[in-house]
Amino acid sequence: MSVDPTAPLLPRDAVPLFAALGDSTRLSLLSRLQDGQPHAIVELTQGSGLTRQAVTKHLRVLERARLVISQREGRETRYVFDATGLNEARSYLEMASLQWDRAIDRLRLFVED
Amino acid sequence: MSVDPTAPLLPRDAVPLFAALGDSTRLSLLSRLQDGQPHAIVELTQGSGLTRQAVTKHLRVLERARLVISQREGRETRYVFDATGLNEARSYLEMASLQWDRAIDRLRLFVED
DNA sequence: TTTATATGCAACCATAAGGTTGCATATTGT
DNA sequence: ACAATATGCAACCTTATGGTTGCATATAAA
Repeated sequence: MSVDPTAPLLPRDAVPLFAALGDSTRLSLLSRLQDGQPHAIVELTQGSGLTRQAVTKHLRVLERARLVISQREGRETRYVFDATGLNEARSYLEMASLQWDRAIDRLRLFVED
Repeated sequence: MSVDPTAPLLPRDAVPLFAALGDSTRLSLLSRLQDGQPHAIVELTQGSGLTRQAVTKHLRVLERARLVISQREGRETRYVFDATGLNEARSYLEMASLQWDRAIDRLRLFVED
């Protein structure tokens, strides 16, 4: 009953992933987490122009999309970048791109008759 | 005043792109357009379980994200897949992935002292 | 043991998003 | 000319979504 890590991402799972990426606040949170270091919520709130609770909500959206991981450390919750979601999104788009290339090839063959 | 086609996608432009991909209806519309053929709105409405107007709105979102192109042909509007948006999204994620790899390398070096 | 920090939870708000219905209009088919 | 198609536009509805404030609670610092 485990999940095949090499299985292609279903459109159904891609939706929340792309939706998570489709927000400027979350995109900038992700870029701040790209250093690979754990960041506490208060820290991520700094300079965001938002309240801590708003940032918390965004981080949870990112976590459900497997773009970040949260870990409680004492009184603070640290968030770390997680490449899982990023790789899933990448492979989904690569698949789409391949399909597109094949479609183009078929069209070309069809025209060349 | 023209746009450099090789310029990296700004996060600002990536947001509407990912947001466009973050909806199941639009994702399935895109897959139907992957055959490279122009499809009229009525046709795309078939089997969507939605009204023509709803589908029209989705198609316009996709068009603003440069994922499809519309062309009026007589009394019907045909939509065709456009790889521009797809490639922009791909390159954005590839960039992010590269940055992540570099961050990991730095962390590894730091740890190995 | 106070006091200050860092969060979680819940209620609430305004606006954006996804959908629908109704009506007008330009093309195509009879 | 007349009927049938394929759309566009606009108004309206409902529900997410992005944000906020207020309050309770656990942990760290004085």
